[in-house]
Amino acid sequence: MASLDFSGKEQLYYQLYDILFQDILSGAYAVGELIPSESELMRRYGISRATARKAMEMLAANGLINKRRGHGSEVVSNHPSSALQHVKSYLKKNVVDKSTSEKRLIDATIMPAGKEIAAALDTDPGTELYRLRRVRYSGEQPFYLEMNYYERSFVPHAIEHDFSRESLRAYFSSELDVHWRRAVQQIYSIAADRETAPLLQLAFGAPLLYIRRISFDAENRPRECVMTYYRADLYHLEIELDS
Amino acid sequence: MASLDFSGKEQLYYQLYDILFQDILSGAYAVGELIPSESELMRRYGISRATARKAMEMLAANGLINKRRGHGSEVVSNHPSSALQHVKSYLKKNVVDKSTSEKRLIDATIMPAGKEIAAALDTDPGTELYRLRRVRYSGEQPFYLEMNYYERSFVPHAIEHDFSRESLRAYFSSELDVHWRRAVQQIYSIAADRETAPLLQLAFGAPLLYIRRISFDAENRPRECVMTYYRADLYHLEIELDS
DNA sequence: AGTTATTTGTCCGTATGTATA
DNA sequence: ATATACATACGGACAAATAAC
Repeated sequence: MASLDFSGKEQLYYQLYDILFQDILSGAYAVGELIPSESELMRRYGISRATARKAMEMLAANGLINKRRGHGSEVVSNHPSSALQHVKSYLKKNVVDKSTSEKRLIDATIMPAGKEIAAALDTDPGTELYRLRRVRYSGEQPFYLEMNYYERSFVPHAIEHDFSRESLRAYFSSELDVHWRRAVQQIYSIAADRETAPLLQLAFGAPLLYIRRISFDAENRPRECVMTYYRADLYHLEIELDS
Repeated sequence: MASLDFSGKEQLYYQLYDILFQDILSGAYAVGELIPSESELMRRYGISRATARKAMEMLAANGLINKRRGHGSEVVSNHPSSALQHVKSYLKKNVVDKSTSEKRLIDATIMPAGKEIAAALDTDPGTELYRLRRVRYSGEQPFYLEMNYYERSFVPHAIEHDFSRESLRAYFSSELDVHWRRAVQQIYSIAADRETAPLLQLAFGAPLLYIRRISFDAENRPRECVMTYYRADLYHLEIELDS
């Protein structure tokens, strides 16, 4: 078995990454199998945990393995992805703003699904939903209103979290291990209604950029519906298209 | 200044990542500036170096900062691209419409470039432009207003064509041999102004979906600027994001 | 040109928590 | 319950690149 060169010419984690990389491409570790654990690699190559981890994190970042806590690291691909993605879509502020911003919780409730959300989440009207309403502020200036909808059964312990302080992203990736596969966004221009206008400190009828996003998990099931109302004087959407 | 929650509910590195992420998006750290060093973050938040590093590595992985040994970590972007990269975008009608539609020419003029269009087409204010204004109708019902701008020198014989009947696309590909390489679209929600509203048979202040598209030719020079004002009650934009 | 302080890069050891089998 | 495996977080040490003096 190959051993590492400790002379310092090449980083240890990179040497190990390269060994594992080649072993996966050559089929020494087949797709579906587990590669050696971190502690096994420590013993085998005489390195520290951090070094073994870094090599494995690089493999995961390149999409070759899937790390699972308590289980191991499974080979999921034997051809590294090299595709360059040029197409981007992002929200842009119309004005520069130097102050820091924060999300404030309006409410977090359990409620029955209406017709629209039921259709979006591919469930039945009346199904219990978890709804989060938050407003992003910069100081006392409201920026946008965001409403997140999930099936209650999908986010069992969500009600116990304080998502005004905690990140939803972290909750999904760490606690629920959800990975989004695709999403559909619908972008509308609307006028602020009597309920939304005061929340954003706008006059009734002021223009809003309304974006509805439905996100699908790895099994292609709709899991999240987010409706965001952006103050049109502060935000626009930008899309870059490459041919 | 915000401090971290050490209760263990949310990972420290993620809390720090989120703080820095928001500070970059809000412009508290502007593009070109350096974010605080690892040791500064350790002091400021009372965390270890590994934790500060992990947060910064996430920012770098998302393309927001550029780390340079011996120098610091420079903000290079304030608009993170969505984790989902492949984008397909469609303009969709909100209502089904069975009747036939047609584009009617409002006017075709030569005019000097204003500041905005000059910047979009990377030319100087006052440059002679060819402007086409058309409205798509279905019967007597107007759907959207479209304004096309080109440098006059780029479309020498355009003024002799009747683009209410002839296709612009055909003119560019057959007569001018232009091939579009990429385009940037900006999507805004606006209220109809006093000039646009009557053209679309709307009340002043009615919401419009305003899309500005700048198209670049094979040499990556901006050649076309199209501004389209869609009646918000009739159109929305749909975007699919794939991983 | 050389020294020094700063900043990030690499690597080690250790401890504890959490998910899985 | 127990053992295994990965996740998070702490501490320390030295190296290499950069910039300022």
